[in-house]
Formats: sequence, C-alpha cells, structure tokens
Amino acid sequence: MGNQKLFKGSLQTIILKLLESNDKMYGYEITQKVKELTKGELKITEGALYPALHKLEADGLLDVEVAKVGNRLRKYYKLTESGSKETANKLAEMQEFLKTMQHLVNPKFSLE
Amino acid sequence: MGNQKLFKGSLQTIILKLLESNDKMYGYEITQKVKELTKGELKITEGALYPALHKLEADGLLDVEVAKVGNRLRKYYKLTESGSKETANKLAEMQEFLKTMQHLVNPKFSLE
DNA sequence: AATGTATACATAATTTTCTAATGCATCAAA
DNA sequence: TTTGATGCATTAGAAAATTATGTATACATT
Repeated sequence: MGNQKLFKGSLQTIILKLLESNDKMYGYEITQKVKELTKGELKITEGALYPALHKLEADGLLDVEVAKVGNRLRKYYKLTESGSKETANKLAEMQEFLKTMQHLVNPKFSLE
Repeated sequence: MGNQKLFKGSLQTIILKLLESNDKMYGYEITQKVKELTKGELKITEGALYPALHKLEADGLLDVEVAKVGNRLRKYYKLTESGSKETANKLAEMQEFLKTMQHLVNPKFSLE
C-alpha cells in the first residue's frame, strides 16, 4: 500500500457515499467499513476522519445522533437532504475524475 | 471543474507517465499537454509543477537538459533509468487506486 | 492482577501538496 | 505599444492529510 497519498482529497466523497448506502454510521464503523471494502488498501486515520465528519456536519451535510451502547458513546451520522444532493454531485465529480485519470495514465484502455 | 482537489497526490505520477510517452518535455509543455489531454479539466499550476519537477530531479528520477530556443530558455526533462522503474511502480499503484476507488464509489460497475 | 487488543471519541503538531499571487524575461501580433 | 502567449521560478497561504497523543470502556489472555 504505497498509494495512500492518491486518496488525498477523496475522503469527503467516500464518507458521503458510505452514508448514502448505509443510512447511518458512526466514525469507527466508517474506518472499519472502508478497510474492509478496500481490502486494507485504504486505512482512514482518526486525525483525518473526525475533522472531516465535523466539517461535513458544520456544512449542514450531515446530522448527528448520539447513542449510548452499554457504557460507550457513539455518534451516528446521517445525510441531511442537502447532504444527499451534495453526495450526488461529488459522486459525479469522482466518476469524471476517474475517467479522466484513466484516460491520462492509460489512453489505450480508456473507460470511454 | 470543481474536482481539482481530487488530483491531489497524483501529479508526480502524471508527470512521469507523460515523460514515459514523450521521451522529453519541458515544463510549460507539460502544463499544455495535460490541459489538452484532460480537455481543460486539470490545469497544472506553476507553483505545483516546478517544485514537483525539481523534487523528481533531486530524487534521481529525472535528468535535465537545458536548451536555448531563440533567446528563450527551456529545460527539458527526461526519465532516468531509475525514473523508468519508478514510473512503472507508480502507474501500477495508480491502476490499483483507480480500481479500488471505482469499487468504493460504484460497486456495481467495478472495473474488475 | 496485569497486559494487550479492540472499540470509540477527540485534538495538536507537523508535513505534504496544492492554489493564488507575484516576478522576470522573450516574442508575436494587433 | 501593449496585449497575450511562452517560459522559467518563488513565496505566502490554505487544505487536507499523517503522526502522535489523550481519554475511556470492554474483553480476552497470561
């Protein structure tokens, strides 16, 4: 996994996409889900995750719901209406980016 | 083009790939080529390009050859042997990244 | 009883990597 | 003659990450 840095800039999109698929998730769950989905290729650190979640919340894209599980604290995040729209935008941008990059690094096998 | 930030972290790979395809190029040429290949979606700024080129050179991946065209100065960059190997590595990492990301944001239409 | 690992939140210092702004200089065309 | 393109480069600042650290609960192993 030497390519962690390629994921730079895509964290918000990844979080939003997961919340679109899973309705509501809490921070730790997100890190585990990403690790699982990427077969360990992407490991989201707390220092990246929590500031990102807080920013998305501050921007009105996520709502928080605190839950107590046993004696443990969990903060469930879910998309707001505005968050759903923004998710669609970001996913479209991501597709565009992936297509462009594919074309750049491997013109012969472009997706288009 | 709201997705410039997604390209964060991929500049080195892009430069190396271009030099693999084009033998030798100079800075300004690279910016124009990228703009052309991405249909304007990615615009490499000088503040990103030159430090990147200088770093690749310092790392021994690129050789420089200064040329005078008219009264103008040009610095042609080309891959060293070590640079060619690193290009292969970076391109493989990029493919892996693209596949992973495609799978993450659009599991149904994975590349694999 | 102690130790390690997993769960769960969070922040702070630092680094990486970019954008935006600026600077210098050549050259062609209007 | 001045505007836009070509060509190099640096600097200030912002964004987004990594690394390190901190707090605390829960569970399994030694």
